Amino acid sequence: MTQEPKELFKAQEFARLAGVTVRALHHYDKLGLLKPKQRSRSGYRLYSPRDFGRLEQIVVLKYLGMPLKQIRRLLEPDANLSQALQRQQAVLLEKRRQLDRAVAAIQGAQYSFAGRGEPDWNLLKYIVQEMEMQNNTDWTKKYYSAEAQAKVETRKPLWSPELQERVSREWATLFADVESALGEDPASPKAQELAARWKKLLGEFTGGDPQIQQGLNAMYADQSNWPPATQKAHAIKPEIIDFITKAMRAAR
Amino acid sequence: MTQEPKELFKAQEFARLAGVTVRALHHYDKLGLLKPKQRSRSGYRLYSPRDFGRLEQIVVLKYLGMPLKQIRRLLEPDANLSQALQRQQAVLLEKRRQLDRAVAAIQGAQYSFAGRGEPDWNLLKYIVQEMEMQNNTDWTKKYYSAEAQAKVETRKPLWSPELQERVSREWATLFADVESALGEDPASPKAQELAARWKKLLGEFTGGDPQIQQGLNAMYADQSNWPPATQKAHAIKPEIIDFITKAMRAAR
DNA sequence: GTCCGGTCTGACGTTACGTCAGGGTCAAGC
DNA sequence: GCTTGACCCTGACGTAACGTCAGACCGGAC
Repeated sequence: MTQEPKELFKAQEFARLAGVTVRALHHYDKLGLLKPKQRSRSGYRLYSPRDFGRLEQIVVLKYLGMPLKQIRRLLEPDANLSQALQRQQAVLLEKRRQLDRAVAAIQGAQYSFAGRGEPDWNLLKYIVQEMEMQNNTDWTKKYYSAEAQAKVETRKPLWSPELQERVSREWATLFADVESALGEDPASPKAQELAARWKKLLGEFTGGDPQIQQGLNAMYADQSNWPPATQKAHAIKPEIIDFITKAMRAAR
Repeated sequence: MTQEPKELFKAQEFARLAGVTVRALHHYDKLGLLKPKQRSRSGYRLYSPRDFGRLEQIVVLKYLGMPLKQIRRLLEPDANLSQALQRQQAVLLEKRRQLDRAVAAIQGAQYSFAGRGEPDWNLLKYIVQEMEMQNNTDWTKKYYSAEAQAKVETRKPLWSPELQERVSREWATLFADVESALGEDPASPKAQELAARWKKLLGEFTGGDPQIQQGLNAMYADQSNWPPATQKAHAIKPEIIDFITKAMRAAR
């Protein structure tokens, strides 16, 4: 008899030890990611402590959000873990940026009003479009130097609760101010000042200076195209966004 | 003739207008999420401006990370948008917390050494396990008051580049210090001080005070169970973690 | 012998489409 | 009238990481 390892575990026990499910073990087995050391005569999976070490690695890498395919490659003897971790981190950071944008959009729409009543569909749509544009305008990142990139990364403020409340209040007052200035000339200094405040505030949660999409005001102005659910959730008048858009265009 | 809307769009044009793919339109159609106003005799989908409004909503809600099923419910006339947004935000924030933990784990393992050489598997595993435990120990959140929760939320520091560098340096010196103290009694004041530093540093990126898992040192100590890939990526000696674990246990 | 808990192997369900495959449609040019 | 190229249609399979049955076998206890 060759010297057998001290212990072998059946599926359930083994799974509990590592904090995964039996089904996951089946899955990893089928993928060739983790095959049990042996099978019993009746076909039961029997895992060794060495298998446990491998499973632990899988669990850790999975925690870092890596896909199983990549994990399999990383568990090969000649894999470059350091590089993989670095890349994975970049992936995670990008995902987080996207999450931040979504969170900020909701924040903006939800708490922009002092009353904290209904979120505003128009504003939500507007913010999301701004962010998508900013996203697409990220050729800056691709074409500018690494240093510029680093600066961009650093500048990101990441909504603190304090910032959030402050911005929330500022939105509320800004809306009120714009509403009372609706009759003004969009090119007037007063309108320009409002537009500047708007732009600045938008920058607070888009994380960069926003580019204003030109053709949207028509969409916002014509409510007839809105499906019913949208029409209910309206606290901000389209005129407000319309006015601001015009004012910004006037500033060229 | 009844008054027809001014325009009808075929799939591609319509898709381009809204920034989605034709295939997505097919998908939404099949799901009943967005059915074109009409079909041509030959079966072509013909979308109206009103459909465009609906599609815009879909795109916005999708940007916020909502699943299509929920979006469909939200587009019904009696939906509660505000509530849905609030819930969605909670979902996003939770996801972001998870991302943060993963990022921090990589940071910790990757940059813990001054040399920035290889990441350390042991430390990585350790950190991840800490975080999982902290995750499971989140009954605090469930059972404590909302105010306590808010404080927890607020406290989160969110790795700034500066913090990251500082922590990175502190890890490096801490490892060196522990290594030179390996012969000491884990209960000695010196060891205790090291353990305290360790605990504090761990807290920096786990975002809370860590709970030390008792049964791990055996695992860390016995390298024979580690699969080959792991053994390469080792800069930190298991003795270091072993020592710290003992010191912390000695502190009871 | 039987019962209960554990294990096995398929196989379908999930999410939001991407990607063919096979086959009509439409307007333009010859 | 015919071809051509751009577009449209409807399946149907693939993706990631398992969850969730379903049907059948195994192993120890009573």
